[in-house]
Amino acid sequence: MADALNNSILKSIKTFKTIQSEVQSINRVALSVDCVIFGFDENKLKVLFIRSDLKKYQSKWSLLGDLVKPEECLDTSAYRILKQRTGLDDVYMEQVHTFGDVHRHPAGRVVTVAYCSLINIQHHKLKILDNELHWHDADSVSELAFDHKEIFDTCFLRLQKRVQEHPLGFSLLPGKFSLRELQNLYEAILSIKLDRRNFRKKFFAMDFLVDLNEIEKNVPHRPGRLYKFDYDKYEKKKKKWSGIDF
Amino acid sequence: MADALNNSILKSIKTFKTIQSEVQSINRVALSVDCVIFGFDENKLKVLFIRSDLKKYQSKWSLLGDLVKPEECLDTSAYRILKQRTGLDDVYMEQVHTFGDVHRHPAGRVVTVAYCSLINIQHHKLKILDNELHWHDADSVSELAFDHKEIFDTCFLRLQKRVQEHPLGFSLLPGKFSLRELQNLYEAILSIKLDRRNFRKKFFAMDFLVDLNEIEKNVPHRPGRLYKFDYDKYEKKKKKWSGIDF
DNA sequence: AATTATTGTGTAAAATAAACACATTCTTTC
DNA sequence: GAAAGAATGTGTTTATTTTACACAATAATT
Repeated sequence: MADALNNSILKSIKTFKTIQSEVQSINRVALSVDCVIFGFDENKLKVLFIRSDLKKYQSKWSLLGDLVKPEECLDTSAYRILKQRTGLDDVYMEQVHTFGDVHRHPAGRVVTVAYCSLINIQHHKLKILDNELHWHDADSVSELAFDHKEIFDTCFLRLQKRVQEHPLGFSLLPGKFSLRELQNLYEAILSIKLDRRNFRKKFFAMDFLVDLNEIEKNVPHRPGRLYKFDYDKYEKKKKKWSGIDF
Repeated sequence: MADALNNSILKSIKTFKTIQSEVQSINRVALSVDCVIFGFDENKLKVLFIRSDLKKYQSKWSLLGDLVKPEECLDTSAYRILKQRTGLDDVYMEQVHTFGDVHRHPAGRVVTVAYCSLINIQHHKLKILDNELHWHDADSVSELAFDHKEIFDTCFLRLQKRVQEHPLGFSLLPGKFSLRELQNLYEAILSIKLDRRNFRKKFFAMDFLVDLNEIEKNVPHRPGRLYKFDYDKYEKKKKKWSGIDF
């Protein structure tokens, strides 16, 4: 037993030559990136899917993804996909998890790195030109192609956790927003009701909202004040908090 | 501008044939798994490295890793590496992050999936037979081969965060442990001093420690009581907490 | 001018976390 | 075997954070 173990250890120690030949010839896999792109519209959390381009899965929606190019970093690849599909680039994006089950994809062994990104649906640069693309309600995503439902679930959970630790939510809102909109956003992401007064208190205490001295327009009731998120202030504060950032 | 964008979108929609040929021929990369294996010994957090097998990096230590085999899932691959190197399998293991910078590895394009695992250094099955392997102090890791320092840092930060949210620490301890040992562990991982009374209170309140009605042996002072971690109780509790689990 | 809907604000209670001291028990030393 | 040393084991008080909760002010609509 100990010998067998010892043996396998010795076997697993490889020379540079062995490694190089393995890297160059065998043991290669296709690598892709899949993006779970969230948006927020009409007080609902939305997620962008595309009609699957594989016949067998044609009735199903799938995530936006592509194979990673030989001279492309993972993050670069994710930004490329986002840019191609939405026209946006300066957005929040985070690598979430890598999925590599042997038979997860019908076209062969494809390992995929999942990214979560948050975009502002009202952004003037946003262009969803492809009519195969569609915004779905994030709280009622049913079956997706391949293992994309699992990937989506993982990213959604990650978003729910992240948003409680860091002020990411602003990425989903326009530059100017009311506190009601901000609260609606959090309620939508977390599927909970929040106390309005405590919510306001909390965000004011964090002290990275800037009062724009403007008020909402075209609302059928008393308009609220508009704020913007102060990234600089937040960055400064972040340093003071725990160095542990994820 | 809009046309160019539109164009790139159209170009990026691929047929099944295109995808299949890409998956099968071009656009492939070598994929590896690297394990950051933590242990706890003499009140210090330890991490297991191996002397790099690449000449250029021979003076440096590196993580334990290997290429993912064609018929192997990522988790499977990580467990295989751990088993080969340590003889252990039933351990805590978590995928942390995937590193895919184009030039991160000298042997070519190698994308690596980093795993963090926690083992009990005193485990009777543990066998570090390879004298190229060495336990290093986790708080003083200097230069490593390739981008392994970055990978280690990422995993270490993840561990520090996780250990504050979930009772992982027990994986690093023997089955029976005293509260002092448990506290030493947390202090080592987080590099902080904790109040002994509040620490005890907290863990007792969580209510998944089982008093074994035994006491420490061979300690040069009054021996403490021994406890074990009750996994079943923890699993039950976990469900009651937020469904958001990472 | 009255009604309606939502904004904006403060305080009290409850829960959680932090600070803190002394008696007890076993080991070692004299 | 008596005294000294060193760490265990325990409760209370204070500070901080979170939760619960009500009413006046403002703009839009009728």
